Amino acid sequence: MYTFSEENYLKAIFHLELISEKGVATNAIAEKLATKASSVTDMVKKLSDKNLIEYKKYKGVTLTKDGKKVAANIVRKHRLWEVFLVEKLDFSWDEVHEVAEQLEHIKSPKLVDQLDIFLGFPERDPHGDPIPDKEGNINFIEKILLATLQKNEKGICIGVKNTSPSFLKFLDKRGIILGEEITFLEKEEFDDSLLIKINQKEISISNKIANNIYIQKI
Amino acid sequence: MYTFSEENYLKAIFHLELISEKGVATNAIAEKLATKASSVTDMVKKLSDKNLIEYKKYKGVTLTKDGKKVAANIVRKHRLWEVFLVEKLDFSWDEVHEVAEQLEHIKSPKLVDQLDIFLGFPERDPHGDPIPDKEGNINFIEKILLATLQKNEKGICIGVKNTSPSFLKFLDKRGIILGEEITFLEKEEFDDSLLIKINQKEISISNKIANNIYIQKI
DNA sequence: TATTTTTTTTAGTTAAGACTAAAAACTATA
DNA sequence: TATAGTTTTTAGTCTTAACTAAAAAAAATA
Repeated sequence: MYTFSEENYLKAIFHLELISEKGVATNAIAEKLATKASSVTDMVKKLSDKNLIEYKKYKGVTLTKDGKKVAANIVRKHRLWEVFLVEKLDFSWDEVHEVAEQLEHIKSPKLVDQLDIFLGFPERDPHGDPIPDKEGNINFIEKILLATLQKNEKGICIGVKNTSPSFLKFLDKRGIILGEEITFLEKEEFDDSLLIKINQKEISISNKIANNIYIQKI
Repeated sequence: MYTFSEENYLKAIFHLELISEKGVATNAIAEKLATKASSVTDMVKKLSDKNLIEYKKYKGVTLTKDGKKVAANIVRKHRLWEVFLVEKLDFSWDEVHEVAEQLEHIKSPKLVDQLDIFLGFPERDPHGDPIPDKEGNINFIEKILLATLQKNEKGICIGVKNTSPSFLKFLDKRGIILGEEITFLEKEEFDDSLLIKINQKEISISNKIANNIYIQKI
């Protein structure tokens, strides 16, 4: 079994690997975990000794098969707990992350399996992110930013890029909900804001907002 | 907020205070937490500095009002999670303790409140132990050992003294379930074993078993 | 009461995981 | 390619929470 800290490092590397093709840089990990590069170097050696990551000095790190499995399992737990909090305990989607950060470290395979059953095998968390299966496989689906839609194209709102509580609260207020169909109607040239239709209503959103909402084209 | 370790000490002292009228001894805490007396002395100083316990050298410790509140809240979380595991995730009562030991340290007042609501404000955990309320008050009820019942007396099975998985599994196997009515029929003088009636069936249990089952007389 | 035994505390280590400051290695630019 | 700038690593500290061994205090017994 792994420590709280080891698990957080593995998870951070897991997320960073998805966006950086080559090895994950020490500094990138440090920034993600709000720690210092020197601390990262220490931990990275430790994880390498345990064959959870591939590490060559100055070359960044990549997860091994084992490391990937451990990390995916933590992400799986995190997202399942988020679903639980929203669906069963009436949390809103901007409140769940912090608590899930703690719950993801609970060690009990049976707990995860039973939670999965209890929740009805959800495929996505409340922010639209896919939940890895027991083997750590993730079912990625093609997603694009709302801002890149062309006039009169439609899509389903399937996730958010920025997951900060303030942004999520803002979306709630504007009625932008996961799973809803969005139609791109008009772009205002002056400020690049967008006119969209969602849930029968036409609303205007800024370009910045549109660059933080993921859409699956339909 | 308190560390994992601090919380475990407070919880241990809380439980020990219930059975020892005077201050809780260093050695008793050490035994409960499977650690050494010297480690306990260290931590006890720390908790005393934080005004969670009253500590005078060589005199044992007692929880302060604050310490009691923190400890009761951990016990509350532990027992609520046990109910959750049994009622919602199909755990058996001998499997829940280990997982609840982890879950009790999750920090989120909202989580506890919502869990309590979700579970329908349970008053007891799966072993029959009372769940403290938000303020840390515990609703103790008079309980006696099954072994102390007199011939033809009846009682409700409300808890167990020994909570080891093997004992709990044994009870399951013999059909001894919390909340069932038990009638004491006969005592076998030869080995002090008891003949009891539970759920329409007459079964014989050893004196040792009868000394580990709590009854509420009716 | 004096002595022995038990309990508790003190003093000094250890390991994990963080830190700072300085050195070393890579990368980019003149 | 030499140099400047950035990134990463090393070396040495710190804190938390454990440990062992020895000293001190309290309790038990002769």
